Amino acid sequence: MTTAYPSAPLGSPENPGPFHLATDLRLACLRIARRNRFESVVEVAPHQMAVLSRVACGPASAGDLAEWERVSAPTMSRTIGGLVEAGWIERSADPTDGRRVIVTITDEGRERLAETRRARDEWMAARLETLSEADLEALQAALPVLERIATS
Amino acid sequence: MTTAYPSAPLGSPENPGPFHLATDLRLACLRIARRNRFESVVEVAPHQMAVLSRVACGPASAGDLAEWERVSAPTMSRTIGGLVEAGWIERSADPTDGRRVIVTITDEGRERLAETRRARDEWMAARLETLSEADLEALQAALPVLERIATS
DNA sequence: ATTAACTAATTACCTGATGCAACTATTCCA
DNA sequence: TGGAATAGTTGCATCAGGTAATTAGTTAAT
Repeated sequence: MTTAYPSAPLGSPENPGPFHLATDLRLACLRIARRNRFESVVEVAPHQMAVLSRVACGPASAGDLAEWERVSAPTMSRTIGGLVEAGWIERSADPTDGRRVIVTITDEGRERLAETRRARDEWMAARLETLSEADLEALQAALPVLERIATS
Repeated sequence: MTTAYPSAPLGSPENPGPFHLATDLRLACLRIARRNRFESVVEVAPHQMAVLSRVACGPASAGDLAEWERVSAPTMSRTIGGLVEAGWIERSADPTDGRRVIVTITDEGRERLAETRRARDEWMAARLETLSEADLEALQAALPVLERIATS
């Protein structure tokens, strides 16, 4: 490792136009998400984590999960298979529709999910600890806006 | 699609303890990054995009890129191969060390990168357009803090 | 009531990204 | 100068992803 990287171009001179805030915010979120994923030690694969999170909100059918996660039905079927094999979720038949498969989280799955979230929260909490009170207030104020962007 | 999902648990009752802000901020960034990736139409694969972005900051060796992207040397070698084949980067020998390969972005690569960034910026800009002046100011104020978290 | 059309999930098969191990070429150092 | 270390590539296996085909169950039309 000898070559030094300049940091990627954020806003200002290299990126004029109406996109300053959009670009910078997008990149900041991307990098935070990326580092959080890379730097928290986690044994659950991202696609498994996504499904586990959804199922933790309540039982769901395989098709619903596929739609939410934007993957094909076969892919979701296999992801579910892996999570079942790990003991983190359970398959059961839908009593009102024999074609459908209802997926439910297990206690073990809940535990693993909590562990994983804790690891990732700890990464973020460690970052927050280095910030001033004013910085934290700025984040706190922006948070509802970020959540609206995330879910709009 | 029949089963309705409750939104995933953010902060408050279900997640007590010292992690409120860390959890919520982490999830918001994760979801924004995720939606941005899914919902902007882009022909460049994520791992290619990452490398292209780095190389746009200046020439780099394969090993440097592997380290930055946290990927093995063979994987980076193949990613570089794909980008070279697409005409977006070029390989050249390091004049000071015959073992090393220096990767440089091409004009075509720069163009493709700009297009991709534009698509993603547009997604974010569309979100920002729905916000109030006060919301935008809150984001603007939080941005430097987010960038510090992203790069700390 | 029976059959045709549709839907949900899975299986089969292929592609592509990844890592480890092995290999080649080059450089460094003793 | 020759052995150790380093940079990159190739071989092989693994795993997530997609499309096509299959199976099982539901709905609708006659």
